[in-house]
Amino acid sequence: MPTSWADSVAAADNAAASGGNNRSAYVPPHLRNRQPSSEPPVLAQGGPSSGNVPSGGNRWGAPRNDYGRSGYSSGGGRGGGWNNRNGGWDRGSGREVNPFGDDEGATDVEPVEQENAGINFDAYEDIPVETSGENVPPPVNTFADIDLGDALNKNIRRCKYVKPTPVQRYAIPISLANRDLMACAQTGSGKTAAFCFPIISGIMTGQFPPRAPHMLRTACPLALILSPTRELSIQIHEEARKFAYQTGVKVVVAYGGAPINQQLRELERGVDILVATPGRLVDLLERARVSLQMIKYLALDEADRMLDMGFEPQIRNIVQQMDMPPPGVRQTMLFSATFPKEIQRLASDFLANYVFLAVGRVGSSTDLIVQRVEYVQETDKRSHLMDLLHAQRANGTHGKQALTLVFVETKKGADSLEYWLCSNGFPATTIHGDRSQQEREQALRSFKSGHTPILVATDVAARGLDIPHVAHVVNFDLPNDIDDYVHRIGRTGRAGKSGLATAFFNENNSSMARSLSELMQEANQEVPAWLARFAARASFGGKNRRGGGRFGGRDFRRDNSYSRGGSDYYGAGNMSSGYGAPSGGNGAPSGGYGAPSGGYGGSYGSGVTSAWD
DNA sequence: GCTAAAA
Repeated sequence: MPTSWADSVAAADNAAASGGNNRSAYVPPHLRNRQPSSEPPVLAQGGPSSGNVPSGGNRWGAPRNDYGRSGYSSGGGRGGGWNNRNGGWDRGSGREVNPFGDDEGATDVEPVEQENAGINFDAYEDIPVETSGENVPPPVNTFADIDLGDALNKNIRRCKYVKPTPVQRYAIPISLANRDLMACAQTGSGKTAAFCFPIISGIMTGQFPPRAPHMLRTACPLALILSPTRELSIQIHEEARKFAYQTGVKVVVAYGGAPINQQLRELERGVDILVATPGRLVDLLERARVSLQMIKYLALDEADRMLDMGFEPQIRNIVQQMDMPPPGVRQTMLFSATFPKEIQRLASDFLANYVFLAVGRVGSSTDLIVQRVEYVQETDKRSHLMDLLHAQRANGTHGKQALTLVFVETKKGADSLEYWLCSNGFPATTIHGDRSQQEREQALRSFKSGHTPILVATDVAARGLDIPHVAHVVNFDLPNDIDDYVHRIGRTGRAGKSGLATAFFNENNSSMARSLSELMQEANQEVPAWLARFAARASFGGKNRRGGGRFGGRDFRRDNSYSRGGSDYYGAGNMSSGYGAPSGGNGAPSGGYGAPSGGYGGSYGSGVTSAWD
């Protein structure tokens, strides 16, 4: 049984080797030759957790192995003797709309997009993976290696998922072991399923009190999934409904800009998993129509966005000021393609003894996306865009219309570009925060269907949205943050398919030159000579490319232990508190990142980011 | 300063 990080990697190696994919347990150079031998086995806290990923055989409804749970035994909320929450799980399933729209008495026969399911797994070979934390559960190679239960497995087959994507191979066992998780995985790699499967499975097999009677107007979900935009919440809800079909697990979505009454009615009918945007959730909490006291699972999608300046106070309010159980009692999972260190530091407030997971291609932005940068003066952008669109039209593809997503900086700019495109004969629509929710959803539908194959968008569409057939992402205005660039171009090249991203660059973007050219280099993209000159000239623009550069992110806890006595980037006092110190204080990487609760006292703060900027 | 998120 693995007792350290290094052992877990070894276990992963074996598992991978036996599965025929001997590159997936790639150990990056900076992690090789770490000797775990000086580490005492760290079993006191974690308990005999990681080795016991169930090997199938458990029937649905049979109690799952108690792997990894002992570490949380103090938590309560796990009281035995409750009725199974889903005791009457076939109640109402006759009325449940078939989200697949296929067989089995579907009342909703709208054909479903199957292209998503055709995941190109060849694109996922040879992917570097980094994990850290105590007793990291080993990855699995197939869905059959995990005991998710018959109902969930059936839905996985309905989704045409043949085998788990890399992030799913690693994240699902970690999550099934009831461990907190900070996961970094490239755009379009299947993160939603990675947190939904364990949540649904956990709710099905867990011993939870029955859903409150309909009379009670306060809904008490067991799981909360937060996301930064309404459309992303809608999308997560749609996916989660497929995964939860006929499992008895009820998924409800709540977001702003739409009438609240229908959402209230849905909540009254019972909810196990609530998918929400922060503003509407706060509203529901204030009205006492939702209580978080039963929350067992908390997932933040696009977690770095959720914890940046604009969102952080609201999230802190929801997670820390309401009635949600604390870290260690609930299970918390944070997912994103990007995870800046300063955000990791904030995020660790919400986590207990968590596993850090980074899964991604070298360079973190997938090299399935061909990235181009063109020097275009502000005044020439429109005609240049028109040239691109003309060329694309000339190359006309058969079958599905190729879609082009154009990102701009401002809402007004989006409107005016849309108007200009339309008046020049290009069928375009736009999505941004000044449009009504109806208009936003209509625009997205029209774009997805190919009816309006050009979508002009602000950053509202930058993250998470899974839009099949986006062939081209144009950064008409570059963002001011390289991470936003990564998310934007990630709207193409999804599910292992290729895509093209073109950026318009001029003097106004000089602060991005360095990070952009570094990112492109890491993704094996051709960097134009003029951009390299810009990058060399740029003084301190942009943000430092993350840590080792090989991953979309690195566990900031590692940096703490390795940063030359800990005084170069952070205050020395900060280093040894909370997460910083490995158990021996000798910089050994394995184990010992433990016991986060307390110990922080807000000791990080002002001075921390300055080293980067 | 921009974007997002409750009316």
